[in-house]
Amino acid sequence: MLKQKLTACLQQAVLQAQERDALPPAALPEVLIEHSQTAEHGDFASGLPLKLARAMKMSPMVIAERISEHISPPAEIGKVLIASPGFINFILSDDWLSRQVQSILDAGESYGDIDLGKGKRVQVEFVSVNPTGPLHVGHGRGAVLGSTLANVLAISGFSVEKEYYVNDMGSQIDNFGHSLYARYRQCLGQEADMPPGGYYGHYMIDLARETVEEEGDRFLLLPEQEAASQLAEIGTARMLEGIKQDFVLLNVDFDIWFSQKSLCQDGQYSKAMELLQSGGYVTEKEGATWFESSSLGEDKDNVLVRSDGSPTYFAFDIAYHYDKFLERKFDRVIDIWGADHQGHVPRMKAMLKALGHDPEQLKIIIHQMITLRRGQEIVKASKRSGDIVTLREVIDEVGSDACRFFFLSRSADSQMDFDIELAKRQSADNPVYYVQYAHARVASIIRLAEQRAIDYGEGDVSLLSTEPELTLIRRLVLLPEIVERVAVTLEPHHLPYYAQDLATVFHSFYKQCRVVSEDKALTGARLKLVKATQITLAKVLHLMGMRAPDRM
RNA sequence: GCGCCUGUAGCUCAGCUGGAUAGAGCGCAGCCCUGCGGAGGCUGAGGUCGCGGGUUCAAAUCCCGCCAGGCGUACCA
Repeated sequence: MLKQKLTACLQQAVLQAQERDALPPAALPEVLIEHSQTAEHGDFASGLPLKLARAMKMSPMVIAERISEHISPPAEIGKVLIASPGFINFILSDDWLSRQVQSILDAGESYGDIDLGKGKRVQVEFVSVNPTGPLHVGHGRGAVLGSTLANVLAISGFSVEKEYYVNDMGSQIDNFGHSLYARYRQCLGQEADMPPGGYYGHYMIDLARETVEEEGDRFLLLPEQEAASQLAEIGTARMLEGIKQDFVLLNVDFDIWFSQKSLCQDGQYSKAMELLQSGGYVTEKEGATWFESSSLGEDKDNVLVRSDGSPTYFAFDIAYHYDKFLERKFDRVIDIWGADHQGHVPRMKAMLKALGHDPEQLKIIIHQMITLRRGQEIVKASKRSGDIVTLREVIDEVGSDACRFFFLSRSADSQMDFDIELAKRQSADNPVYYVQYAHARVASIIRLAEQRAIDYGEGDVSLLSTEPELTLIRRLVLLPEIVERVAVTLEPHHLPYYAQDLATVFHSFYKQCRVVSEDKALTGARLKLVKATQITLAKVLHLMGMRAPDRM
């Protein structure tokens, strides 16, 4: 990429200046190139002379001057300037910029694709909520993060698989089954107590009623344990169905729905446990079986098998990750969790070491919680309490695109306030419409050109030379860099910011530059620019899992 | 108590490996419709970057301490 070229170019210039005694000998610090903050500082900047000043015992401005005298910039650069107190600024050449428009058109939908992953296999596992209730907004955040990340990694040269881990067994499923059984009996007019810590959400009552409608009262004839077990199966299937519908609405899809039960049936559980055993990481104490994670740097050990003989969730998680790394052999695994699971990270890393894998291959992204509000009133979003705001409700109210854009707009690290009232009220002014509107405008210009049968295939991009045109191109050429940044940092929140910035620059261009005009040559050139804008805008929107509408 | 995350404009948030006058959206005060979509453009007001030290030519950014908020700290998942 260009930044690397400039780094090399600066290093070369310093060495050459030193050979010719224009600069004293001194070790070269890391050469950093960054985007200039304002247009007057050019496109790229380096503060290298400031870093060299001390070692060279010269003023940064003089150093900057000497370096610039010995510099031979790459073809993309039109001008090299020095600025006080000691910066070297690079300005892209107009000619190179305008030619990029043609490159974007030639690349078409593949514009922005980069070759970072070299075909490495990466798995993104996200949401993976127990199928014991509907998804709430927090889960939506994970879903949007995960699917967007997967989109970006896929165009960055990785082979990506998206997975949802279904907890279809264990104590919470039992609890769910007994809760449903109680509601089921109540629905049939019987007295029944909810189990302690049961699922009190109103949806359970609905679920019980539906079950009665579809299955009748046949579960009353079974022993409670058996009835609860069967109801759990029916109920979780139903919940999972609802979750899948939410994902359809939110434009999220998974390649694999991985069943926890299958870890027992297919042997991964026993294989993983044997592996830990043979590694000497397993001990018995207090009647339970423990994973000695403290020997791997964690501050405490963790239970694998309870004293009643049942394996913990953690034991299954080990088996699951055993499967990911040792059976399916992913090069890299990304798990996306809500902040309430953040305490599990150390033991996951410890477990990976015990399985003989580099913990670095597992990246766990923790996203902070969403505080729900209706105006001033805080709404507690807990699946086990009665009062929940479901993801479905929010999608219905503000729409999938706005929902996705909003969730993506904050870095995963920061907790966010979601005011449902505000989201509804502002929906017409939501930034998502601003970006989509830019795309619709672009589309309408192209429609007009088609109606007038204007063929701009031979448009001469070198005619693009005014400030609004070049500013727009400068934004367009940023896309690959944004993609790379998201793929490397795994922080998709840069996408909506870029999209908004691009839309702003386009709207401004649109205001200042008439595209379809009497001037045929200029019309051809500008139509190419508009088309390139459409390609870029559509690409970012699609990466975010949003629509790129031609009309609104 | 300990661990993770956060504290930047009235509100919601960006700020890339430390860099040149700290940015955006919303809100607020104005201005702009003889042409391609006004769901738009332009201008302005608004900031002790939680507080206090330190490192550096240079700190919102790195280090230490403190304050405030969220989450976690299960033989739940």
